Amino acid sequence: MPRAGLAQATVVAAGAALADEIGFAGLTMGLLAERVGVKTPSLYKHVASLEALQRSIALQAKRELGDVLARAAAGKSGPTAVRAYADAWRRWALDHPGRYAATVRAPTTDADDEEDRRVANESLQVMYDVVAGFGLRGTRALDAARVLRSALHGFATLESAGGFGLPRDVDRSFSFLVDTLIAGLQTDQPAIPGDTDDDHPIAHEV
Amino acid sequence: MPRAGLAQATVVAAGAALADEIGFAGLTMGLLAERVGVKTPSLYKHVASLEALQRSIALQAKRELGDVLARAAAGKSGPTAVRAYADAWRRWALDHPGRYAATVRAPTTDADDEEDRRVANESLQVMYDVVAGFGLRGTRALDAARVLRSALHGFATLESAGGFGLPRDVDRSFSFLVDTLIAGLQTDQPAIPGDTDDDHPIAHEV
DNA sequence: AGCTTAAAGCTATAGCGATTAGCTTTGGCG
DNA sequence: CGCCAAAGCTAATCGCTATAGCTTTAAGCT
Repeated sequence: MPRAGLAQATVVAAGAALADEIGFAGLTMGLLAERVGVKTPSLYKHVASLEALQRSIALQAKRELGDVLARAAAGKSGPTAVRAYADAWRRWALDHPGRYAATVRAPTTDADDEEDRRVANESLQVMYDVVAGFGLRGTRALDAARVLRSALHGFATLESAGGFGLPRDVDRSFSFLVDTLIAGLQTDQPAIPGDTDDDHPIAHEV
Repeated sequence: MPRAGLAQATVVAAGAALADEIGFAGLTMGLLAERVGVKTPSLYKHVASLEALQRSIALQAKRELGDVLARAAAGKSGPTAVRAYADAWRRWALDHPGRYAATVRAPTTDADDEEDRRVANESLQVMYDVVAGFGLRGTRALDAARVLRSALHGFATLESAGGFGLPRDVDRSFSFLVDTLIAGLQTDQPAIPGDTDDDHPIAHEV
């Protein structure tokens, strides 16, 4: 029998593509094996387990989304940057529902934890740069990054899960969301005792 | 052998409690059976399937959360109402992670779809009332409700999944989120052609 | 060209979780 | 005090993860 010519990267990529089609939760070793033209147990020559496969897909997805977001925000600042960043986020989530779902998995305490953290940090840097356009620094920037992430993540999750009933108006609702965030971030908020103005005083993980 | 004295409601309640302890995704018929002191197949005398059990838990959870939110916002308006509503949302999600995860499941096209829709509509009404305090009506109210839901849902999901790295500051970040939303909703935004000012022109599902 | 050998596949198998079939026991009710 | 539907149970099936152990491919070396 001729070799299928698989490699770890091929399997992970196929898994990501399949997850986008049938949903991250519906991904099984059997379906993926069939997809790449091999019997189920053969997949274990390339990935350690379903769990490991899912982690690899998640890591790759985080990398891809991070790149897309960085490119979208490059060369822009303030509201323009936020809008571009937000649009790119939403589009990517809609275009890659399986991968997007994968990015939510909490980081494990495993080996590639390191790489995971690195990727997360890079994404975080981009987010910091975006909110920096509103004059936010230090812990305020952290808060703002969490605000941005929460809002975009919530919207993306609900939309891609079909949580909104009326597809027709979702575009405008998203614009409204982004405008609301921009307006809110532009409004001066009272400083809270304990706030710092240091740049990035806090490590990874928004 | 003495009867365990189960009823559909008992099983669903036990399932919800178990889901809160071990996670909605980790809920199995076997674990639930053990919990209620019965062998696995016996559960099928009370619930049609795991899928049905999950839907029942989701429905009950939506009802509970909706009640909590309605109570929290009762008698308040404007920013005060939003803060109370948001705090109640976050607290409930943190206190009932399994149930909260259950509420995300997309509504099915089944029999209790009806009941599901009714519960969703009641919750929507409360949300409309909350944003009405900002003078938003019609499609703008729909957009605002989606904004609120997305932001709160995103934050709750990330926090309860351990997505934020630094527990110490999460309280303040949440305040910042709510303040940002309030500030954003208070800022006048240009009307978009096609907006209506009718009250609730659109049915269920935010 | 032919040999060696690690990698890549495969079949067989174990084990777990959902679900169904069919038998048994319980306990409310006439 | 016996009837019978509901509630439990055991046995068995099916799909999915994972492991063990055998076979074949093909790359590299001579």
